[in-house]
Amino acid sequence: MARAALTREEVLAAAADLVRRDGPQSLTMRGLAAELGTAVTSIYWHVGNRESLLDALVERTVAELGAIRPAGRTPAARIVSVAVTLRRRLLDHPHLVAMVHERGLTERMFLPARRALVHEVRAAGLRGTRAADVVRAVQFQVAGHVLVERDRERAPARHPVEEEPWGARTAREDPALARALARPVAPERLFALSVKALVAGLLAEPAGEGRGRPSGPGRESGANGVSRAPYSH
Amino acid sequence: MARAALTREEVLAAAADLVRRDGPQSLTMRGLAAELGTAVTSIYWHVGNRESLLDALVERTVAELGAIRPAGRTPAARIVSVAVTLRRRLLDHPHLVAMVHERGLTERMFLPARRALVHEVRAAGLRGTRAADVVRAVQFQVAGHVLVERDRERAPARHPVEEEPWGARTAREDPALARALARPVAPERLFALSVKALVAGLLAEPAGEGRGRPSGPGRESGANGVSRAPYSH
DNA sequence: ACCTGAACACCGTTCAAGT
DNA sequence: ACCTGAACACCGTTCAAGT
Repeated sequence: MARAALTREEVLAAAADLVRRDGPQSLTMRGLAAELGTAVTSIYWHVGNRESLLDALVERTVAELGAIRPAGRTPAARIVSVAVTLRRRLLDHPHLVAMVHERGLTERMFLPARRALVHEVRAAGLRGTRAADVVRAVQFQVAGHVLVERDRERAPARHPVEEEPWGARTAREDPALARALARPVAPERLFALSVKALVAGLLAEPAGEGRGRPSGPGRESGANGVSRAPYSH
Repeated sequence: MARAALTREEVLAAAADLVRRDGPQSLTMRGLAAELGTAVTSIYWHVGNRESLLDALVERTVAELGAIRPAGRTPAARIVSVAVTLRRRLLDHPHLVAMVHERGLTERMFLPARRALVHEVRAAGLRGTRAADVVRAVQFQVAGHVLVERDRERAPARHPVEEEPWGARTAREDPALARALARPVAPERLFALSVKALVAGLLAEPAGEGRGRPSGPGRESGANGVSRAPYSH
């Protein structure tokens, strides 16, 4: 009673289905075999092992994400839009984020946005190392935010951060601040706000950081490079 | 040949040792029992199950981290210093980061820095919602960066991001940029640069984002709020 | 070339039984 | 109150054997 010939594609598709439904941690070789109606060992012949099966899944899902097109008038706005869109796309595939993280493949998350970022950063007038820094800073920002968000929704209010020790004093001095910190985070708003600030800061600063000379206007004022004037105006 | 009475403390200490040595994923109940010279089932009596054992370990490790003291002259510099120090502390306990993430306890990572951040953000002149936004943006930035870094070092150059498709054109137009992107990331430098830019951007912008009026000087210039003048000078 | 069942070496957890 | 061994229901992977 042998079933129709099992293919690698079939295995990957079934695995993707299972992951989409219940997440990667629930994908077992035995369960997958049951789903496919084959012996567990057949799967090994087609995909090697669980590790490389998940690798293949990551690759396939990233490819499906597609490239990201910037929107907006200024380069800064367009960079922000790429970040916002990439975040949305990644959160639409929460299991991809988990898989990518568990398997040390964060780079893969960056892929859909990289080309657009490189283009926009150059459009903003940045070159060389400085341009690369901005590309990477934005990539890390998006990936980091998505990881933290994923992680938080995994544990919906486990410990409601009970009885903050600093709460009493802050509540007295700035009740609005205390109340705001007690409220749950609104991730979308926090991300938009953060990425705008980051991009504004990145485009404003020479970002020299010791090595090489700043490629910007080259002013030396400011305590330690933290508060400088915006770039190009 | 019963050993001396087993205590919960003893179990936690041995578990912490194992985690410190080989990471949380290598902590098995059976292995822990072997280390302690007891039956597996004894451990269950003291800590319930693996889940709550790891919970307790997280709590204990976070407590050991201790509070973070800001350094620097300006509020911005002090906020940056808190971020830099928290990152260092967390990276010194890589397994804590992994555990916290796997178990949806990211909030816990923020704890050592929260008090200092609240204080410094207020010293920078921010109040209410705006102050809370900055505190959280910095926390997310640190946690996100640490998660991404951890993830990357887990897979040391797995796929060297082979043959970037955008590579050819970028290499022609801006070889220095292409070279910079081909180089491995220097995480410490990237983090310092990012957090400085983020803080500069956050302190510069009213960060209104639709709800309520901006509490800053309230200028309305700039394309979409991305490039505004720095705060307070 | 592709599929199979049996077996190995693990897991976390429960439970009835001991003292 | 604390500890125990046996057992249950899982894992991923290997291997010799089939066609």
